[in-house]
Amino acid sequence: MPPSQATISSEQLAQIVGLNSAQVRKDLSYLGAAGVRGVGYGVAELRVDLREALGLTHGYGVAIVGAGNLGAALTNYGGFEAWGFEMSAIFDTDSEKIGSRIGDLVIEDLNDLPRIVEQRDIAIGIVATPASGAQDVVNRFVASGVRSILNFAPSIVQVPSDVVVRRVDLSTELQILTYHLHHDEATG
Amino acid sequence: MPPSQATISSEQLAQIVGLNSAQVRKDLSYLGAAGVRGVGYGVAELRVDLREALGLTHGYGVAIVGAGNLGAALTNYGGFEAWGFEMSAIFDTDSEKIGSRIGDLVIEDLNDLPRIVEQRDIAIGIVATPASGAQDVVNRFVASGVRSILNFAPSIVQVPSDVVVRRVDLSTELQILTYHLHHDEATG
DNA sequence: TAGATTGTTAATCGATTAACAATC
DNA sequence: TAGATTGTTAATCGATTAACAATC
Repeated sequence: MPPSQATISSEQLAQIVGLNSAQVRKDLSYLGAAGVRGVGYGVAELRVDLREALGLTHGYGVAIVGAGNLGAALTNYGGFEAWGFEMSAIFDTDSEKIGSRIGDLVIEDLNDLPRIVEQRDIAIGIVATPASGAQDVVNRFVASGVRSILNFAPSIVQVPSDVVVRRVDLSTELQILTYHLHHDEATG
Repeated sequence: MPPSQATISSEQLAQIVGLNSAQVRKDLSYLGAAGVRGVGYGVAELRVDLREALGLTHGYGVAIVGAGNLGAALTNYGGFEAWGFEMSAIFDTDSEKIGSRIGDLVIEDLNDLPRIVEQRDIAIGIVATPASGAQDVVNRFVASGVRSILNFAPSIVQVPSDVVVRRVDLSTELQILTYHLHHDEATG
């Protein structure tokens, strides 16, 4: 007896992700995933539809500026490829570093950013410099045509309205944790 | 003429943070900040009240496990002190690393975690190891009494219900950026 | 056909905003 | 006192959930 196609219901999905089943159906419906009434969602199709919706099939090129500890950590992080990203370049301004390797990448001169962004079709820029250099790096990314930027530097940067910047703020993450410390102290 | 005490209105605050003035007043009222009708909020008081509410006066001790690039980046990050945190220890299991320095800290043996957590009153643990080691590190933190954990490893960890874990997921950050890439492509 | 589960509409809930009496 | 702005209530808005006809 051949295995029947594996399916999963909105109720089961809701259990797994901790949501209401109506919410699951609404969201899946919104992104065009096709369920079957009385049966559920085909796991294989769902997987394809979700990967498509999340853009995991795209293979966006990513460039990092700043070849310090953080830049090295991001380059060696691995795991990005599974989500459809390709670490394509890392830049620095320090002539001592330029030319040496981090993982598979050779550290390149920040002045070569525009050319390399174009040649390697880089869509996402990561700022891994100290705060003092962040705005300059962002300006260079923007001038090179990069419109999606992830900023690890602890500073707010200005960009045109068609450019998206996300900031990973480590101090904020710690502060959110301390909310719970407060709260637990008060009640415990 | 002595300067009058500096004040700021909820409308001005709303402009700065990009919210509605009613929202600002409600939030400030909730956390007990005292405004003056017809005048506004005293800047000095507000600063004190906010620092208090955010717990910036606490000086929580922070320990990092994992003395790789990421651990080093976090240790050297600076900036944490301004928000009331103190980087108190960094641990690793690699005997080659133990005893050497990163910034002001000496890398210590992970086996000494329980003693050092107690002695230095560490409230927050940071996991900066590969995914494979994350659960073990979290278990050690929990066993040592740490109840607030920030996890940089790309893995989900299990903890008792009285322990709070926040995960900084770099792949997710990149994926959120790609949403805009999709969207812009579709409309532009 | 009977049972199950989707897709979607209507009802509910909560969060944001407008409005205004209190009052400096 | 007149003008300004808070603190809070009521109105609005949007998001979540319940309910159910459609249908496999």
